[in-house]
Amino acid sequence: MTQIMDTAEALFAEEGYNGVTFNRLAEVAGVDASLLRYYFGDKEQLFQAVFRRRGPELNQARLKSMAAYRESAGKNLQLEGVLDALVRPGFLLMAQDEGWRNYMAIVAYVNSSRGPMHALFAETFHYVSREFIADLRRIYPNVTEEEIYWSYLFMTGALTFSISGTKRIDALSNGLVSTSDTMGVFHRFPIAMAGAIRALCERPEAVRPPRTRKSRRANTARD
Amino acid sequence: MTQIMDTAEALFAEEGYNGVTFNRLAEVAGVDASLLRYYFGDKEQLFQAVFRRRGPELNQARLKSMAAYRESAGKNLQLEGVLDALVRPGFLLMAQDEGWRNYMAIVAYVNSSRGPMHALFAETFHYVSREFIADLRRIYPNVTEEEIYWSYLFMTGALTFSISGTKRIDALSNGLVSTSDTMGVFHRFPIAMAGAIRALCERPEAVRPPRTRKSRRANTARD
DNA sequence: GTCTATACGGCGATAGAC
DNA sequence: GTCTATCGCCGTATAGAC
Repeated sequence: MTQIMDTAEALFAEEGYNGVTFNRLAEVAGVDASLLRYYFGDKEQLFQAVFRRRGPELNQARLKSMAAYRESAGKNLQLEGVLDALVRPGFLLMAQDEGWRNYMAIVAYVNSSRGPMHALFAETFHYVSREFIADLRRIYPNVTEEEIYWSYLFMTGALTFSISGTKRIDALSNGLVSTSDTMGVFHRFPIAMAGAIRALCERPEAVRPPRTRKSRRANTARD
Repeated sequence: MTQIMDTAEALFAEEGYNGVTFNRLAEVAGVDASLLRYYFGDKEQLFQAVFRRRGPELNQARLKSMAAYRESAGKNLQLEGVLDALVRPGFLLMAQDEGWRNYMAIVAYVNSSRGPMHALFAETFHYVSREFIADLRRIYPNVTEEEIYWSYLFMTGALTFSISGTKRIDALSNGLVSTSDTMGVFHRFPIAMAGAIRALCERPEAVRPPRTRKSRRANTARD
């Protein structure tokens, strides 16, 4: 059962949802296709089962990690800290377990797809995204909502690509740098993305007009 | 002919390579499947034709834009400038043309995929990537190769996700921010990614030991 | 629970009429 | 160049024997 899902996970990670057939899935897993059906239903249900299997564990770890950082930082939240807290659990799991690497590739696949898989992704990940966005707001209470979401866009794009398991950078750099160097990615990700978010949110244009009554926010470029 | 490729482009952008069948492609394009074969060969050849159609135009525009920026900046290259020069042509094309938006989604799809499509992507885009990386080296001559490639990884990830045409941010932000606001993405992308690259490359650990013959390499991280 | 047999449709691909 | 006819295969899915 676990073995079947591991196999499905690996295949979906490698070839995407449409790249694998139900029968081949059964064949590679070494079970009869009918048996696979008996357990999981049709192909879509199997995919959903794979997608959902590790989601709660990852989310709980992330929420716990983020809460712990908030606790330790008190009023003094740092970008690097909230970013590290967000991605640490995932990268640590990826670093030690191939199943997790495959799972992350599937998450990246779904996140990069259009269409009906949106719902599946949202169901699992939107809550954590909102928690992270709430942290950004705490760090930048005077920055517009828009700029917070733009920041999130670039952050999540870089993250998605980093966990997708493509070997693009390996090829470009002739193996000097590889996304399979999970800890190398993990170490740099919060640094880079903190820089990106800072650059976006600390522009004068990113600041919203104060909602307080006595508007002292004069001379900014755009109010 | 052009019309056929536009249709194929739109379908591949929406559903990915494996999400579309050759017959449906013909049906939606309003031509007989045999005719489609007569023109393009099999499905893979059609996909390649679509992928290659706009590549040279985009690349030439990028190389020109990058050369123009180098020219204007002289010895004083800025991160924002090289980033802007790199992505400007693509975003401008996307902003005015749906075909280009579809094409970019396909590029993002291929870039996010594992497997044999690597070659197709590399053939078209590696050259420009190397040009961009060369610019990064000019800006940071003392930064390690590794750090340059890590910078490129996060940059290209954010870019890939930004052009992929998913509506994830639209959903998260309840429509406040949308990746279909091409100019909004374009405007912020160089700012954000310059911040990211700066954060990575201006750490002391990112600096490499000097390569001069009188190697004083000793104990300093910074030279 | 597990495997066999089988239905049916759609897929990619070819031959050939016009 | 364009369309019809048709092939064999593989896809998902079901019924039912053991």
